[in-house]
Amino acid sequence: MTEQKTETALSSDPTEVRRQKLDQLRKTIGDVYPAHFHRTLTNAEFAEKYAGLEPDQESEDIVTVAGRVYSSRNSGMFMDIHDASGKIQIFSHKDTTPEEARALLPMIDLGDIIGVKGQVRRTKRGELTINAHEITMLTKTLLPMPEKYHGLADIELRYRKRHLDILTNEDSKLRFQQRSKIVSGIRRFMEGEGFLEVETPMLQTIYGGATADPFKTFHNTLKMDMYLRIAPELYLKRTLVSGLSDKVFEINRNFRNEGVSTRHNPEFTMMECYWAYADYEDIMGLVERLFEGLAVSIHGTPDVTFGDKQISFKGPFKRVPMPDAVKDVTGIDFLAIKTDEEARAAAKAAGFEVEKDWTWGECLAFIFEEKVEGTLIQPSHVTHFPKDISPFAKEVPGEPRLVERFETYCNAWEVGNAFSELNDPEEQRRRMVEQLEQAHARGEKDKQLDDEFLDAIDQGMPPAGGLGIGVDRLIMLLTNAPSIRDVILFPARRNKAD
RNA sequence: GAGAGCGUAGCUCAGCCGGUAGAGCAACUGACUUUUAAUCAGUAGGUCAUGGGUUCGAAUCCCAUCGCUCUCACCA
Repeated sequence: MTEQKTETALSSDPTEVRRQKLDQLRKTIGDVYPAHFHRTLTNAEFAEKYAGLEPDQESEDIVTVAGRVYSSRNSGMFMDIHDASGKIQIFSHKDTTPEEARALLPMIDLGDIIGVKGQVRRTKRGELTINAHEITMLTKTLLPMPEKYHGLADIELRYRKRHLDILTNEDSKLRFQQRSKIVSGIRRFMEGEGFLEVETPMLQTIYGGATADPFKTFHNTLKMDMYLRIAPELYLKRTLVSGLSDKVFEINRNFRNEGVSTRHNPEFTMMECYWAYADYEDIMGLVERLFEGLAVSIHGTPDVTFGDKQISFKGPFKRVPMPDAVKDVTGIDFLAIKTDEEARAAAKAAGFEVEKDWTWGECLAFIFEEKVEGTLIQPSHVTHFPKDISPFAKEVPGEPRLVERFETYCNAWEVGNAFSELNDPEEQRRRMVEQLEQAHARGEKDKQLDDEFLDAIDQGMPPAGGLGIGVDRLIMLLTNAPSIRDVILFPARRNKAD
């Protein structure tokens, strides 16, 4: 005997057998990917509409639904089909389903997308079900579904083949639905506060507004280097100068050519806003209203579980000046230290390794990051940052080494950064030139002074509070996601040939 | 960039003090037919990430490469 297959025998290779079934279907029913099919309700609408149907009861109603086949029992007599909203059980029995429809059953594989028209009932066991009268093949699949019980567990495949992850992992699906809800919630909140959404360049000729390595590209027709933005800050401030609105915001991607980690993706979503005639304390209130409102909208309460921690987004958040926080933890009173040299000596005496050229402010910020940041689990505003590391913030009156800046920390992560925005044109120019010199000293030779921005500030920017929110991290906190890759649909990966 | 760990069937995982590859799900053939991770019997499916090395013999030990994960560094 040869190993040749007979006419009817199908291959046991899962993808090959699907191709064979597809060929057979093309011969018997024609169009396997029909363009027109309309359901009368979604699976969730179906479940809601017939929630009152008692077990072992039938409805007179005939409905049309559609979905992907997730489960098949008793040789296809029972099938579960899922659409994005939920699942429905389909029943095909010789007493209720015409021969023509049942003939399709052997051709249906797990993962195929079908449409079903039939009568509504609830089974004796309480499962809402449709007695199929017509079954329509809407999409024949060529690849098998991942294992039905465990779903797709391989972390690499979950990121590379996100469609399979969401198709089989309910928690992943929910998380991305929540992401969408959070982003639109931010937008609604900001609009409700009177902010106008604007869009500023992501492709920039001069990058600025933050300290980070950019992605560099080239515009062929203009014949010039361009950069993907590391921050929208300078353009949003130019918008504020314009008087288009006293309150502007933008939700969009920033790109930073730096390390990748569970909290860093090279492209990430930032919400940045500027509020004229407000200051950084007004912004603190804005952050608190935003965070608390989002937590409540997702969880129904400001109290959120993250891993083994309980986090309360109930405002107002704890507020602590950075020098006080450092003093509390290490005993070092930076406000009493006068010079950079003394600051380095004090840090060294406390066991910190400091660089020779560090300033007072750099020492303070370093010790804060080493000793305090990790303790900030509950949402907290850390205020009074050193001026040397804050080129866009106004001085604290009477304390020229500190600025009106705060960062909001939660679960030891920076999730927000805000200032009373510097609008003194001469001071702004001085600080940006200083930053530029430092950048060049570090070998960052692409960094340029943004004269168009400075020119706009010369025109007069109203006093304003500004804020940046790391949207992905906020979503992680609100959806209990341990990695930023769990909240970004298609996180950055190395290329890999399949 | 550094360190640690992982990579076995389409999917979820065993096997790893060296002796030539296993289960469940999915698939196929059939049985059964009001099931709920349906059940029962049978069949097929693997260059054990890739390339070298040690050995009579390597999924297993060693080296390199690729990919991933975690930690650290970088990231105001």
